[in-house]
Amino acid sequence: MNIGEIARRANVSRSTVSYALSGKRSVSEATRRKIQQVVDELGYQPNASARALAAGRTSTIGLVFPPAVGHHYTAMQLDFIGSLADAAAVHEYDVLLSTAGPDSTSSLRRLLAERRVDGVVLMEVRLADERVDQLLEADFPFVTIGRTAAPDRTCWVGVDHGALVTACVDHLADLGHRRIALVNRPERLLRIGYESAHRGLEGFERAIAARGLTGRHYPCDDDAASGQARVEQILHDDPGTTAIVTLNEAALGGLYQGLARAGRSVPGDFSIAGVALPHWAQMVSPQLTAADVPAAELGRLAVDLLMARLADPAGAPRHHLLAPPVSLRGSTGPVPTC
Amino acid sequence: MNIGEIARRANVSRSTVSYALSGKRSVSEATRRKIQQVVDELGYQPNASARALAAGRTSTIGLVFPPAVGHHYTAMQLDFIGSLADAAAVHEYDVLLSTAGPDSTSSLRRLLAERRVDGVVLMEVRLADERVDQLLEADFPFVTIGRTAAPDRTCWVGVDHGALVTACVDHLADLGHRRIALVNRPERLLRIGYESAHRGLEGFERAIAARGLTGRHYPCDDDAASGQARVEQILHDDPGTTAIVTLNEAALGGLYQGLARAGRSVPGDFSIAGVALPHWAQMVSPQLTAADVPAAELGRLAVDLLMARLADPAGAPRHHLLAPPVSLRGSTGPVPTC
DNA sequence: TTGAAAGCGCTACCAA
DNA sequence: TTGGTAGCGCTTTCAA
Repeated sequence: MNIGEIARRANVSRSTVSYALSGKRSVSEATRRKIQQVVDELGYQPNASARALAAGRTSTIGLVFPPAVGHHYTAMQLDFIGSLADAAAVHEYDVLLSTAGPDSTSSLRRLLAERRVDGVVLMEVRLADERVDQLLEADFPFVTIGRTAAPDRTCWVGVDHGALVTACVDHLADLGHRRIALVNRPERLLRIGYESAHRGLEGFERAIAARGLTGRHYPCDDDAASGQARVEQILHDDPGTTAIVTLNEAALGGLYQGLARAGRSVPGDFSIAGVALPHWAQMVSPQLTAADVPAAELGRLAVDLLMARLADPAGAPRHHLLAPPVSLRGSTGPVPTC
Repeated sequence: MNIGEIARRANVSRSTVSYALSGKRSVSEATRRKIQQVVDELGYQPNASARALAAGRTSTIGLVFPPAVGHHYTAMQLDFIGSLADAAAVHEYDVLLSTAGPDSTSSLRRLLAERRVDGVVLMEVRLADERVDQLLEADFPFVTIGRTAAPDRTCWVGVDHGALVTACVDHLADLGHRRIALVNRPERLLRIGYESAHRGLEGFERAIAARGLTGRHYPCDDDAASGQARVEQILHDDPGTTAIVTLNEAALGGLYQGLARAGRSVPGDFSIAGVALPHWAQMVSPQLTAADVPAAELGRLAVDLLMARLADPAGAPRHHLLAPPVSLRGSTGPVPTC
């Protein structure tokens, strides 16, 4: 069934059917109703490929996220993906997944060259990101999740990891903690300029300096065993450490397990705070005091920005920087007095 | 740039370019090389919409997953989605997201009618699922994750939740536990015939009967607070309960917290086992003894089955039922002797 | 081994 | 207010 079939049954031309459905030209109420009736009867929906070819737009946005090489996806990413799909649906857009990592630019290149999507949302951005350069050069509409080193030139939505880590450190300092360790994302991600890891570290150093504290920085692989090993190392390097701030949700269980093994109870002897999905923060016992990452809101905002960009490709780049508050749960307490 | 441009620059016809690229007709080595050179030079990729329209296939598979119930997804779902995208890419297919739940069949109907995808992967299936009926009726190729009540009629890949729960109960029974509670997914999901919750419950009842144990069943909402409340209720209903088996990964943290609050230590006084992603099982302390859900393998197998279906739509439906072993971690131990 | 041309199903322009 | 029709960029049949 196609538009010709509808036109025949409604005794009108194909163009009239097209206009009746799109509303781009006024159609008399009588014919519009007649057409609608036939359409409903047959359950007709315009073929998406034909429509895309003729109209020059696909009504699809590409979601580019890195393949899970070695490391797993994070809970935050899934909530984000779900909310993105929902938000896109509101605008009658679909979402096409692409697992192009920052390394495999060829996959992104294909996505653009084949014109499968009208615009792109780029996850897991780096401070210097080839994919961003590629999109800018191709003059292709896109929004990044996170900021590159030159944030003014592009559209993005992001969480202010620097501010969040600062807030965590301040919270701990207020509780009397003086020697604090930051458990970051893996060394490898820092080396390649992973945005959240870098900005989190900056915020840590800023807060440590501002409050006159002693801070140590520990990259950590994304798994429980590494978290446990890092705790051992932290307590070995400075047994006087009384608190950890973490950006690494995958290692979180390991941190708790390492502390338990070292005989430190949380929050009596030792405090932990971090940045995590609320859902994730509630998995550990005691629940983690954390800045709650608003994954769903990020998805919605990303779609909003991309839609604005598609409507006005020449407009000034817009951004949203979110800094959710720290939710106090059970993992932080006053520094032990002994 | 389009195929005509390539043809002009290579001094051949458009059809020759098409055949040279697809390999569906032999092309002399000389012209093939000439064409390839021009293609490489310009970075030409055929327009996906035009190709889909002409060829009658989109090279895209639809991934239908429900909108976030209670605003979040499970970790298992994300790993699955990622692996699906990767597996599809191997076959040169892209993945289009659709958040059509079992309730909103109209969204699925649109996906099919618009012919945006060649086939569909359906997540979160119910024993009786309208979407399955709809796909069968439309004679549209699809694979479900999980089995309906009539599993022989369709293609599916699934985890044998019944066998996994049975294995957990057997493990606990071997450790001497006699009074065991099952913490299931939410009541609401059971009521609508959610497959994994039902099959898990069946396996539980089977194992309890076979081993002559006392078993109680507790549906539980997908959050920590509900998990904590369920533990209270379990210990209130039967203080002699010494072990829990759970299918509810979101409530897992709450189960631990409830036990701690009740003064039961794991695994000394009380054991927990369950079905979870390895990654997730390692978040709690002690780490959860659990049947490891092979999310990535499920994704790969789903794509394999769908590809087979697309190649031979009339072939007999194939299935894969996975029953991963229970990984012993720290959350189960012998029943307390006092 | 190659080319010409007829679609695929739509949109949107030009006429009426 | 409507109809006719020329594309959109590709695939594939038919002819050479």
